[in-house]
Amino acid sequence: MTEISSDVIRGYNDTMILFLILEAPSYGYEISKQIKNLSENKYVIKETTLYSAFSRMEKNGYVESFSQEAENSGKKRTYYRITDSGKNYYKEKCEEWALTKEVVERFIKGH
Amino acid sequence: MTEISSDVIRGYNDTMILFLILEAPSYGYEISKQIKNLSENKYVIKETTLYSAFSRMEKNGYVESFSQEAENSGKKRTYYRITDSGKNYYKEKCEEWALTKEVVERFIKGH
DNA sequence: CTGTCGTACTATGTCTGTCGTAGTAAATAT
DNA sequence: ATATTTACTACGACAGACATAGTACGACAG
Repeated sequence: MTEISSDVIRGYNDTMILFLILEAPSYGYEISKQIKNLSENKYVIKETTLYSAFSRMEKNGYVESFSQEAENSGKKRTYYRITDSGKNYYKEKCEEWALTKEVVERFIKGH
Repeated sequence: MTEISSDVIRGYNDTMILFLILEAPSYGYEISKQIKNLSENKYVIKETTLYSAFSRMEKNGYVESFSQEAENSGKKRTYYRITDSGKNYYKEKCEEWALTKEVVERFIKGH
């Protein structure tokens, strides 16, 4: 069975993460589980990839982080909230995806 | 207008190149023009990216190179021919694309 | 009460593919 | 005669993904 290689999906890691915080802030561990679930185990993002994506996106102003204790336990988590700039970036990536799909499929057989 | 960034298409450079030599061998300059044309100027592969893809794929056994003079002029070109292993790799990439598309689109809005 | 598992990260260094820049050289167009 | 197109090669830089390792806290089983 074919698996998704990271080189293929690499351009969409940021987009996938942003999608998952569009409605409400979230944090690393949760995001990684959601990516795994939403993709039906076809794609599992590596921890280091995920956290470095967060810090890169924060540097670029696409997300903002804040610390908050978990509801049940007193454990602290770093939550990330999408900014307006991040929403804009996400939107652009969605448009780019449509274009990319169109282009790539001209080079794919059995389509 | 949105342009395709190399980070997005990066996982498909090799696949696109292989597609263009499925039927007959070709060479760098020709391939680059074909990618530009087939994508309607939406994606232009960089020379260095293209030639390093060739040498990587040759090392991996996906293509074989041979030198040949151009029909009209006496100029020499390096042609690349796809191997059976390359055809197989291409086929796998096509299957992977279907999967990737499915997964990515779950994270894309307005779809 | 001890150890393992799940949660929630951080740090560091390596690797790969892309890219910027530059240079070569022959053929063709102006 | 000169500029542009064709057809590459060499080299170094960089960014994102990854492997590996380590920290720390809570829950839960034996």
